[in-house]
Amino acid sequence: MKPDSVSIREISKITGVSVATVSRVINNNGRFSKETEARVKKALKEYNYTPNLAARGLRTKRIATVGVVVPDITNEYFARITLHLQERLFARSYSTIICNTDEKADIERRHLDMLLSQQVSGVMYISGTPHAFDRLSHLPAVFIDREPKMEQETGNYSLIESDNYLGGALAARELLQKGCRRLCVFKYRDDISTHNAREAGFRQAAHEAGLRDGDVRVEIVPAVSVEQGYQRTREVWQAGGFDGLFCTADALAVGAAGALRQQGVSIPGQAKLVGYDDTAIARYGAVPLTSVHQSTEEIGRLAADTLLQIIDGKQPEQRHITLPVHLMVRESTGGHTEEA
Amino acid sequence: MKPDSVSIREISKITGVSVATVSRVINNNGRFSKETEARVKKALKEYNYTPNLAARGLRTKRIATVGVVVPDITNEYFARITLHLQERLFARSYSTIICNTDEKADIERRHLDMLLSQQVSGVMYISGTPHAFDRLSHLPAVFIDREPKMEQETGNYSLIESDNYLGGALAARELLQKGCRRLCVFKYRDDISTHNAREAGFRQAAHEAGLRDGDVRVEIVPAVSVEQGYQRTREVWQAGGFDGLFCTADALAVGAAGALRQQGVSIPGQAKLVGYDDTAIARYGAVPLTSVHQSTEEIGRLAADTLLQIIDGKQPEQRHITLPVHLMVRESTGGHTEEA
DNA sequence: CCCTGTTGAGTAAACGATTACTCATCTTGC
DNA sequence: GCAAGATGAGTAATCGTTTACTCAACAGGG
Repeated sequence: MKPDSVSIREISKITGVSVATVSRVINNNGRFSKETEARVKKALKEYNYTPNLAARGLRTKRIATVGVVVPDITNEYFARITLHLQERLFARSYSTIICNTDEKADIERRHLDMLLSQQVSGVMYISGTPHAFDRLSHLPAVFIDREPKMEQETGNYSLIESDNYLGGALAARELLQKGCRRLCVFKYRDDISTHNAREAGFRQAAHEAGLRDGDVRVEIVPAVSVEQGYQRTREVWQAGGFDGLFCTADALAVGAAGALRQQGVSIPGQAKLVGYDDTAIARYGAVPLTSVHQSTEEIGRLAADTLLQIIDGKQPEQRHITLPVHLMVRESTGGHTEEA
Repeated sequence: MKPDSVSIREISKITGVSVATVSRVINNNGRFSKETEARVKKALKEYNYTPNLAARGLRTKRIATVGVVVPDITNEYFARITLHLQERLFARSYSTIICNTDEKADIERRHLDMLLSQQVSGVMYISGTPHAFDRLSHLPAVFIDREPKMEQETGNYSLIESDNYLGGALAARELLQKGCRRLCVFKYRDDISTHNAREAGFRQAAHEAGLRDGDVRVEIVPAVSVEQGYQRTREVWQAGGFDGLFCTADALAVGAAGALRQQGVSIPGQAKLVGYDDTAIARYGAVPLTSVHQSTEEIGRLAADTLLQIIDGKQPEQRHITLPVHLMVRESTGGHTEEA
C-alpha cells in the first residue's frame, strides 16, 4: 500500500526501462517486447499506478471528459437522460461533469467557463438555453431537446430531439377522441422550441378536428412544478374551465389533478388530462396519467454516440435526429387502451 | 474572437511583462504595481484568457474538483442532495464530477479510479457502499447516509446522516397511534446501515407499545422501485397481510398503494402506509403518503461545507453529524394532523 | 553617504506524461 | 557476407502554470 500514486518515472526506475517505454506500454502505443511489457505491467499493478490525467491532458490537449449542462437534475426526465448519457460515455471511458444551471444564464455562463478551463472535449446540452452558445463556439456539442438559436453557422454540433410536434398532436387527438371540446394547454414558457412545438402540434390537430382557435386556451407557466399546475388549474377553473387539459410537462398535470380532485371535479369524468414525458409520477400518481412517452434511454445513447463521433472528427450521419414518441393512455383520459 | 484560448505566455508577450507576473496578477498573489495589474487584466479580458486547469492542477497538485459518488441519480432524494451539494461547492468555485454507481461494486471501483486519476481534492459519498473504500484511503471524504465499514481508522472522513432510528420510531408510533396492530416493514437490503437503523427504530417503538417480535413482519427487498413494492405487497397480502406498512423508501410505498388499490383494499381504511424521504411522488401520489422527511438542502449544505473543511486541512467540528427528521402526516395514515 | 528593507518584476525549475527523433541490434534476401 | 528494413528502446522537448530564487531600484534612518 503505497500512500500516494506513483508516477511513470518511478515505474521506469523500478523496471529499469525508460519512461518512454513505460508510456508506450500504458498506452499500448509503439513497439516493445513481450518481456518488457510483462515486466512493466507487473510493476504498474504492483505499485498501483494511477495515470495523472492533468499531465496527460496538458500534453495531449485532449481529455476524456465531457460536460453535461442540464437545467434541473431533480427533474426525472432530465435525470434519466443524464444517467444513460453517462453510462454510455463511461463505457467509452469518458467521464462527465454534470452542471445544473437552474435555467439561469449567468450560472450557465460560469459553468461553461469552467468546462472550457477543464479543456473538456465536448459539451452535451440537455434542453439548454442558447444564451452562452458563443462561448463554446468551436467545441463539439450535442443539443438535446432544444434547438440553439445561433448567429452564424458554426456547424460543429448536432441536435437530437423527439417529435414534439407529433407528441402534441397525439395528445390532442386522444382528448378529442374521448369527447373533449373545451381544450386547454399549460405550456412551459414561450421561448422554448420544445414546448412551442408541442403546443403547435396540439393546435394543428385540434384544427384538423374542426375546432377553432378560440376553442383552445393556452396558459403559459413560468416553471415546471406541481405547484404551478395546481395554481393555474384553480385560476382557469374559476374562469370557465375546460374539459380536456394538455400539459407540456408531467409535473404540471400532477398539480392539475390535485387541484381538480380537491374541487370535487372527477377525472376522467368531468375533465381529462394528458401530460408529457411519462415520468414515474405520471404512471403512479394520484390519477394514473395519460402521457406522451419518449425514450430517455435512446436519447441518451444516441446523444452520447453522436458527441463522440463529432469529437473523433467524423461527421455524424445526421445533424438533426428526430425520435418517435408514443402516447401512454391511462386513467386520466379514461382509457386502458394501452397499445404497449 | 480568437479561435482558441490564449495562454499566459501570450498575455506576457502582449503586455511586455513576464509570465510570472501575469500569473501573480491572475492569482492575486505576490507583488505587482497597480499599473501592471491594470494592463494585465485588460489583456486577460480582451484576449479572453481561460486558465488551463490541467496545467495548473499538474503544478499545484490540487484541483478544485470533487467527486460525487451516488447510487442512483434518478432517485429524487439523491438528486436533491446532489443538487444542493453542487450549488454549495460551485459557490466556492469547486466543480463536481457526478458518478452513478447503480450500486455495483465494479462500476464504483472504476469511477473511483477515474476520480483518483483526475486528482480530485475530495470525494462525497452519497449512500455509498463501503466496497472500494481502501481506494480512497487518504483522500478527504464525506459520507452521506451510510456509514462505511472500515478496516483501520484512517480518519480523514466525516459522516453525515439523518436520524434514521428516530425516523423508524416516528413511523411506528404513527401507525400504532392510528390503531394498527399487524405491522409490516419493507426494508431495502439487509446490509445497509441506513435502512437497518430505520427498521431498528421501528421495532423498538413497536416493542415499547407492547407488541412482540412476531407482530412485526419484515420483508427485505432487493431494489428501491415501485415494482418491488407492488410485487411484495401482493405476496404479503396473500400470506395474511397487514394493517400497517412501513417502507424504508417512498417508491416502495407507492407500489404498495398501487397493489392495494387494485385489490380493492382501502387506504387508510383497511391498511395504512408510511414511506421515507418525503419525495414528490409521496406528496402527490395515488394516495398522499405519510412519510419521514429529511432536509436534503441541509444535508447537502452541511456535507459540502464539511468536505471543504477537511480539504482545507481543518478538522471539522464534528466527525459525525446527525440531523433531525420529522414526520409528514398525510392521507395514507388517515390524518391531516400536519404540524408544519 | 552607507546600510538595510521594501517593492516590483524577471529567470528558470518543476509537475507527469507523450512523442518526434535517434540509434543500436537483429533479420533476411541475394 | 552485406545492404536494407524491422524491431526495441532511450533522449529530450514540450504542454501551461506556479513559485522559489534573484536582483535592481529606491527609500529612509543613522
